[in-house]
Amino acid sequence: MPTGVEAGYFQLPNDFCSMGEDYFQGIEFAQSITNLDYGLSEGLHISLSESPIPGSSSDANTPWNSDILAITDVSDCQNDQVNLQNSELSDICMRQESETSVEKKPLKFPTSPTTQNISWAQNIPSQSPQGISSDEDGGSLCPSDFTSGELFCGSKIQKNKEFGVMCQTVESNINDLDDLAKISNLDALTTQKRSRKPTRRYIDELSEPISRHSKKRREVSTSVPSAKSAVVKNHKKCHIESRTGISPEESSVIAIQVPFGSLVHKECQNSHSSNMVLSSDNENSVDESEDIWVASVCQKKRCGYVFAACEKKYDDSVTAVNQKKGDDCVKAMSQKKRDDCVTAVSQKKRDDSVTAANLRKREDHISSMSLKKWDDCDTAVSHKKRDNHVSAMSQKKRDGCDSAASQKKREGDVTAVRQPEVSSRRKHHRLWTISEVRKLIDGVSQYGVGRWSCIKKLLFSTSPHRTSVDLKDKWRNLLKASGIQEQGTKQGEKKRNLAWRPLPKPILRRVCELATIYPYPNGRKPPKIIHRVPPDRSTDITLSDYRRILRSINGS
DNA sequence: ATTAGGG
DNA sequence: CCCTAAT
Repeated sequence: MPTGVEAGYFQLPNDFCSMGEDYFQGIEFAQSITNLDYGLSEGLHISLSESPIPGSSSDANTPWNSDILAITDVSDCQNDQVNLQNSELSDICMRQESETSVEKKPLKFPTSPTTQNISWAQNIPSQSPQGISSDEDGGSLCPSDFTSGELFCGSKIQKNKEFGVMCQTVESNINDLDDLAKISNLDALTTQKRSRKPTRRYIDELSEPISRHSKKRREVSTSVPSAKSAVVKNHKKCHIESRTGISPEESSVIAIQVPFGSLVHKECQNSHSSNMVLSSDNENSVDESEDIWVASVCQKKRCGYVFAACEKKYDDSVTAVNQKKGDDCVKAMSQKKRDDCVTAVSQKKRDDSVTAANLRKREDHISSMSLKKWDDCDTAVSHKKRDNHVSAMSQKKRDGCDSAASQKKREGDVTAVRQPEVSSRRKHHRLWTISEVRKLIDGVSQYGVGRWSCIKKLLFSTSPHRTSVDLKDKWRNLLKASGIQEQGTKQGEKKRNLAWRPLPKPILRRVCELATIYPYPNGRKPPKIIHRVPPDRSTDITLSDYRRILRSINGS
């Protein structure tokens, strides 16, 4: 039975997460949920075949499932992970409610579905306490304990154990429908730690670090951009996104630029070895050491959190971690990491870093990786100033290492140290959003190229972080991206740009148009080339000089 | 202070 | 984005 149960149990999350985006849309989504229900139901049914309750075939599911469909508002959840999760939650809660109502009528209520629902619902980590409470049925069925469910820290072992317990409970009490609600409540207490969310990926990361490590790495770098991977993300991220008003379009662009997880890793890794030294004298540490220190801190912290969460049960610790890390760090971090890493990645070789990273401490990295993953997916919203913290080091290195987490950490842990830090020269890397690009284009079309300060004043007055130089740089990059400029080189570069810059075609087109109208000023190159004079004195020069002299002599 | 350009 | 030279 345990085996069967386990299979059934894990089947759900996996399937769910492997579903295509189309599942998140409207009826299809709902139906998919229903299908999932069936799937799980079947699995449970098999494993619980000995259950005293006769049962309940899948057709019994249909009624309340459709009710759920009607109740759950999927329309505003499309493409929104958070909402999606919320809808799931509400879905779950609704189901429980309906169950409750049904339970009142002692008729043969589908056993399997009930069991499944309970287990599933309890396995679903609460995304938002408010949502739960709102959907709660008298507070009995959707315990606020949901909130303590952790997305990523679910450990397989724990789950299995708890699941077993739950099954037992359900089985023994399944006959008493009145008690069912209570049971579910109690079960919630014992099983609340279980999270439904952990996809295979996360489970793998946590439970099978070594074997999957290398593969994982790849996955991180490649899959992050996809919406699917974001499914597991917590709602906070989404909140952030919505808060900033980033359109789907923009966010998609952002997401596309995310692939870099491995790099961060590597960076942290490199620095990891020397973190001890740094901690001792980071005060006067050089830039490099500073950076290293940051990285080490980041790594330590994150790993610590993750492991703690996993080992200690999610209850308080996890919740705390979630809120703390999630709220502050994820926001701040994700941005940082992403931004930095994107830059770094673009400049470095991902493959190398991946390999290097793989060869080193796996456990630590894996855990941090999982964190990274969500972070990566996060949108750029919170803008932490890293200026003060970063010191001069090779930019690349810094980019990779200076993750937001570390920064956060630093603030908390090393206040004293942090202060003294001097100017970091690189300001926080903020991805350009589509809207910003549009504004820039508008500005250029309006005022022409080169009047960056003007454009900045008139169109970017609300974004203090975009300087006129930034506008100029961005315009240059846009030109490159549009393929108008830099004909001189190399398709390789061009290709890379295309790969990394999925800018909407209309925008690129506009850039092209504007580029033709306002040719970007570049009149200084010739001088430079001319400037190149052969300093080398060879016989040629001597010869020419000689001839000239001869000529002059002849002429005279 | 701005701009242009190289990195 | 950073840095610097040229205006």
